[in-house]
Amino acid sequence: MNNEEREREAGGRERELRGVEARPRNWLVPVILLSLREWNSYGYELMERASAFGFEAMNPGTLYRTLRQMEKDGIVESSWETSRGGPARRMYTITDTGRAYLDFWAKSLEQYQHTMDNFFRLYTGRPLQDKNDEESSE
Amino acid sequence: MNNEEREREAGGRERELRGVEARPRNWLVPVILLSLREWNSYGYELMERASAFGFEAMNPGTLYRTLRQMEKDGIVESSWETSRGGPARRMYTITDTGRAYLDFWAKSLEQYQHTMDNFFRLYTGRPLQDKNDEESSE
DNA sequence: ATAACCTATGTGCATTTTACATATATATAT
DNA sequence: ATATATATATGTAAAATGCACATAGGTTAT
Repeated sequence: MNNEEREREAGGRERELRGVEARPRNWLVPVILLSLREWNSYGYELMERASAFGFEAMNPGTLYRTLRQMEKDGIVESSWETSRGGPARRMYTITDTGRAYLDFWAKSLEQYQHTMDNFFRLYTGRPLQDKNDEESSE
Repeated sequence: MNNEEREREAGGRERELRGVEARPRNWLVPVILLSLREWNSYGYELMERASAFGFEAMNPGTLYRTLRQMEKDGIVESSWETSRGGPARRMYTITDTGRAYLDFWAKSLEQYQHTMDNFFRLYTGRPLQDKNDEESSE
């Protein structure tokens, strides 16, 4: 094996840079839970509310699929509402498990905010104590 | 209690609840860039540094593959270091594109922090935007 | 009436991201 | 020689995401 030759494998650079959007994983789930904790709602309405949390150009499929999965997970419940004009709506309610889940999420989010604070502290140039600097910049 | 019974009760959820960890997508990329901006480094060392940012039980494969992808994207460069004892290290350096990318990430992250602030404002019970409310008890 | 449109929910599929297991190679200690 | 620590990498599957498309009830204009 020749290690130095493998260095050439790194060609083909300058692709399009991938998504630089800072958005947490499963961010949609806590946003839906938070909305449902305020009042019961349905997909089409929740979609509009979610746009306030970074889902401005949300695809309906994503939301509806997420809602069905959340019901399977037991954090929301649903029932059809047909008592009014227009297409039937699947009305969602948050469960006790869902409230606990939301609380857990909030704690995790709080923790993560501290991690991001660390990131910014390093980014803006105020180092938290660490090992020796190779450039020895005084 | 009977866990199985409770799961049936919850509407037939077959799966565990999905990750409740608050962590943005591609979080590893800016963390690596930030580390490399301080000093050049290599995978094995970067893995240890990344643990301070929520990657405590990181799988090596994830990191190394991310690094190679980052090089393809042109935000880092690498070369083998064989001048010392032990296995060869692929030393990474941040590029100018990488610095710009990091700056862009930081801006996005800042924006995201505001979104999370909104989330917490709703979560803790205080209203989001002003819709002529004056019960803001501070 | 019917066509066009808005509301409302949903599936299919490909891509991207992530997780986990496994493989390879070099040096050092025993 | 074998075990261990260091160091990098691939193979595969699961999960998350994005985009396109499908279905259907009701309202409005023609």
